[in-house]
Amino acid sequence: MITADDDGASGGRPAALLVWYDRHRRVLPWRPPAGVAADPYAVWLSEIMLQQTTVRAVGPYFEKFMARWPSVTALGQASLDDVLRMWAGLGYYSRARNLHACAVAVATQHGGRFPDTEDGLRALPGVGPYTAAAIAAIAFGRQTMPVDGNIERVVSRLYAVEDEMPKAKPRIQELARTLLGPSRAGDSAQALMDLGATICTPKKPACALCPIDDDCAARRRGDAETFPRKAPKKTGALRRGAAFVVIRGDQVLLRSRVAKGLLGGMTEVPNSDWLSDQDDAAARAQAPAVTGATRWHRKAGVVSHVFTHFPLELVVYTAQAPAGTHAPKGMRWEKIATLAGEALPNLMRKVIAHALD
DNA sequence: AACGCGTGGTG
DNA sequence: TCACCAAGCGT
Repeated sequence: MITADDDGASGGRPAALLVWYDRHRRVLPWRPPAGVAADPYAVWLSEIMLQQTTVRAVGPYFEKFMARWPSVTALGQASLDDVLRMWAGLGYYSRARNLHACAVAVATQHGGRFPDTEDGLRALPGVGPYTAAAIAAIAFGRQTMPVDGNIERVVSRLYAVEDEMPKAKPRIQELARTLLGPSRAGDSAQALMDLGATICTPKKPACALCPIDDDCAARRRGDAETFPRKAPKKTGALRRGAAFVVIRGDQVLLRSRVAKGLLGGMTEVPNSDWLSDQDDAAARAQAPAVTGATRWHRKAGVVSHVFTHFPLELVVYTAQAPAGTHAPKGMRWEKIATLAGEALPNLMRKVIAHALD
């Protein structure tokens, strides 16, 4: 058996990273104790959830999913709606749709076992170059180095890569691979990720605590924080719209969004288009026709929300509908008391909370 | 090859 | 405050 100490005796940055990792590795819900084999299902589930999402946000979702669906086969037997309900609030909902599709594929086409090669994993829905390499290395010990945002940052600093992202990606991938030791590929990758998350942070990196600071070109230059080089990104224009909350006794009127695109497949209250140049009258004119509902009342204030590519402000209207009022075509009544379990994105939770306030 | 795609934390 | 960003992927 090769241990970190053995690697350390041979010297080099890969070994130094593993020595550091064995002492400082984070304890995470999806990470087994040191030396214990990882469960491919747990690795895959966590990697999908962690895409562009913080460890803190993922924690409770990972625990919920593992408790309800302990295996990929169990998850593959769940309905997409149930998966979306459990995913609600975590964002990037195409991940949930692909997660379900992937579980079905693994259960039905691979006998409930994940492919153990990078290429095999890469073919699964929602599994791209990073995730395929991460699962291959962490769950199956394959000699490959996944490159995520953390590792991009660590490597771009270590070598002071001047090229701007994403042009620098191939070079960084190449350099990252040199940090793989002769064994423990998964730990090598996780060491770099932990280093990026705790020491080599985007702002104010703690270089004094870094196990490889002597090797770091950016550290020597004193401008580690300026890596990786990136072009400034443009912020989207504010969009405006209206949301309509119809109350019938202890229920509220809901509908489902189309399966693809923004908040695809998720549940919402009826609402208008969201346009950058739309006045209140135009938005209000898109209220649903609910037979028997009394007049709309505009709630004071607005609900503000920020998506990746644009900020949004919604005006909220409420109306009361008499008992027995029929839901318009494609809509349904749901009890307010059980909304917590619905596939409502946080934007819609804000809207409903504002309406009931 | 850019762009669309959520949400919450941070300096 | 607000721009940035977090274990990216699909198109």
